[in-house]
Amino acid sequence: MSKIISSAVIRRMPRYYRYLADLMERGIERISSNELSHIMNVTASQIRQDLNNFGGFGQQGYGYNVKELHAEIGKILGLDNTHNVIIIGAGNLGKALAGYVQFEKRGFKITALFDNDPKIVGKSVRGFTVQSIDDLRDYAKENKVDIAAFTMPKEHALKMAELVPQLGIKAIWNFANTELDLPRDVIVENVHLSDSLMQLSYKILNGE
Amino acid sequence: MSKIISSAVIRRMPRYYRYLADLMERGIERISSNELSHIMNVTASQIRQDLNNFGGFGQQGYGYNVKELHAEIGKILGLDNTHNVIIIGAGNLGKALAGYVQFEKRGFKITALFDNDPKIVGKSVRGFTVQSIDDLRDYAKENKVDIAAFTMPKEHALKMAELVPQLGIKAIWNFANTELDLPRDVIVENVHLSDSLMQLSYKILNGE
DNA sequence: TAGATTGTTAATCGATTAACAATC
DNA sequence: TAGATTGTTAATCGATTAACAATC
Repeated sequence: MSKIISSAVIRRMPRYYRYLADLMERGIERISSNELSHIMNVTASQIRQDLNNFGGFGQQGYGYNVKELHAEIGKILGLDNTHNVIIIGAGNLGKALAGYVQFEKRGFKITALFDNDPKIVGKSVRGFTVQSIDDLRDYAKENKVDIAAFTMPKEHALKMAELVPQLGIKAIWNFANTELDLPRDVIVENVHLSDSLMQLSYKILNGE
Repeated sequence: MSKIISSAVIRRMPRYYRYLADLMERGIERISSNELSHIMNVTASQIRQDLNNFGGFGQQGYGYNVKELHAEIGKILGLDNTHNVIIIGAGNLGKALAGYVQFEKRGFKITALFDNDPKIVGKSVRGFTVQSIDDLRDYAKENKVDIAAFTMPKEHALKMAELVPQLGIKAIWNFANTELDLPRDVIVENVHLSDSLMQLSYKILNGE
């Protein structure tokens, strides 16, 4: 029913959310698309077009209420829902994710960490006892898991991409340096750090 | 002189690079844009257009030599240069970056870690002794630094965004959850993990 | 040579920007 | 009310896809 929103628009929404949170912190109550466009270095037209994909959040002659718009974008992004997140791979990256207080604030709740290394299993990370990957199947039966973060090496990621969907987990946040072959109803968001680094390298070579 | 390549194209280059590396590993010597398009789930036309921004790397009737094309893309991305990388913020994320062997393979050499926490300074991470942020100025005078990875919290990142350019460091790989206000000749590549997580949340809510 | 596949031009599609009537 | 600023339509710009002549 609802019209499909282009991914270009979706990619910009978290950025709006971030700037609006910043304005809130600074005690700013209202902002026009024109003012915001200067701060964010985009066109006012794009801001209005983007927002009007989801509804008319502004008011003629006034602009947008910062707090209200922030809340609306939060809703659009689904941040009013709670997401239970498990982390598969309790190395430094897994530990780093487990430690982000910010995530919890936005409804992403880390509920368990898993690893396949016997030297790591049983250790405590941020109050969590790292569980064996062999116990994942049972864990998933007894607990609601919304998102699995893949913070393990490529080879294990490929294996886990087979197992995890079978356990009813429908979303993967993938940090492994490979693309995953997944059933169509499983949602994946990739964070390819080495891609990012290569893009930086290109920019250095060619000057932005 | 050289025509400006759109960022959409640049974003795709590391992905090509990744797939070509994979094909090489599997011992595949040649590939047509059509075959590659099936593997990568893009159009053959786009592949040819993208590559021809940089030159004609293929051969009519034959396709592309995998190894050759891989090397060419590496050159385009500047991976044949060595980049000295320092990490500012030796928390879990900083440690995780310091530990990626892959980066070194592509010419990104971690050369030092810095932190402002006296409890962390002096500790050893992957063979590096974590240095005090107070020593960064001297370090930068005596050593070539191509990239500074920002793996510290937002507030420190804002402060460092002032200092780092003064030290002659021209590129920042930013993981802090904020945008940095930098001189125009300083190049920045942002990795906003929380943006990525919000996009995943949106996809979960709206089904891809 | 005949077949395959590129490099490149032309056509289409989608995203961004501009403009302005509606309205607070 | 007059001024400001949105929501939305129309115009432009750029990116993607299609088509095909060139050529290995």
